[in-house]
Amino acid sequence: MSIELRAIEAETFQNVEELMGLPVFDVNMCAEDMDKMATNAMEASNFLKAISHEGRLMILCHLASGEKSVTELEELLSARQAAVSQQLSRLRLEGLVSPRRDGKTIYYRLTDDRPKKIMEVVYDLFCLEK
Amino acid sequence: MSIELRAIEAETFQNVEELMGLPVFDVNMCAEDMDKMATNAMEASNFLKAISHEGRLMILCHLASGEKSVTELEELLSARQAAVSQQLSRLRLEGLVSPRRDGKTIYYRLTDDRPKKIMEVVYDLFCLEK
DNA sequence: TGTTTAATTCACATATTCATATTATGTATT
DNA sequence: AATACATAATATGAATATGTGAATTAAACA
Repeated sequence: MSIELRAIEAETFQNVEELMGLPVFDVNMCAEDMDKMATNAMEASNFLKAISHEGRLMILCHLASGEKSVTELEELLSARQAAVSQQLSRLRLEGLVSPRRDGKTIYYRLTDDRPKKIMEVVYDLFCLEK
Repeated sequence: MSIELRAIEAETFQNVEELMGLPVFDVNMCAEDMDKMATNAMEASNFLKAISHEGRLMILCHLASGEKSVTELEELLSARQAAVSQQLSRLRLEGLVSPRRDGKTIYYRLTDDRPKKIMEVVYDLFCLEK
């Protein structure tokens, strides 16, 4: 059976899923839009690599409820300052968090809601459905 | 300022976001539910590590439109057979894809819709919003 | 200025990931 | 059974990621 034939079957199956209210990829996606995915795959995988670290994931999670200082994160994660700082620097380079200096301490916050969007799903998958 | 005080401020800010219709973490999440996140952080980060690889991401993307054989994936990704097989084995161990043998060829499909749920967001973030 | 606290950066050791090559296994065909 | 083909499993080395402790920068304050 050709790839194309089964792709059509799959699309039909996706419509069924859609009728059932299950989450699906956009039906139109895996045709020409697949190119976009391929083009952006590296960028997307870099983003995912950035958040696929237990410590960094928890940092983002804690920052989701508001900005925190490095010391606070240090306590929240029970990790050494150097380690936390290095993970923050990785997230900073990736543009996911932004620092704000107030006197001696530096506060970090989420730069935008991209991490939140992913973490909502992650929380849904790993903290509720079980 | 204590962590607790700013947490309350942050929660208020989240409510504003919610009113504006922006996606937010569940307001109740970052209290006792934070524990769940910490407990499941390793599992979640393992999952994210599994999908945060350009090749594996594309495999999952292609499988989202229906099952494919290893040879088909080999062509779709323009990758060597050994490489595709190894990435499939990683995804298999992680439980994200399942094999089905039909004669000589083996077809792979997504085990459940967890990858889809994440990829919908990833697609949204990296293929539309720009 | 000297000291203290907060955070970053560096250098190193260890661990993990990845690509490639090689070998093994299962299935169909003859 | 013997062969060919598709896929899987294993081994190796290179590259990358991670945590640790020491050195460094920056701000506050006596």
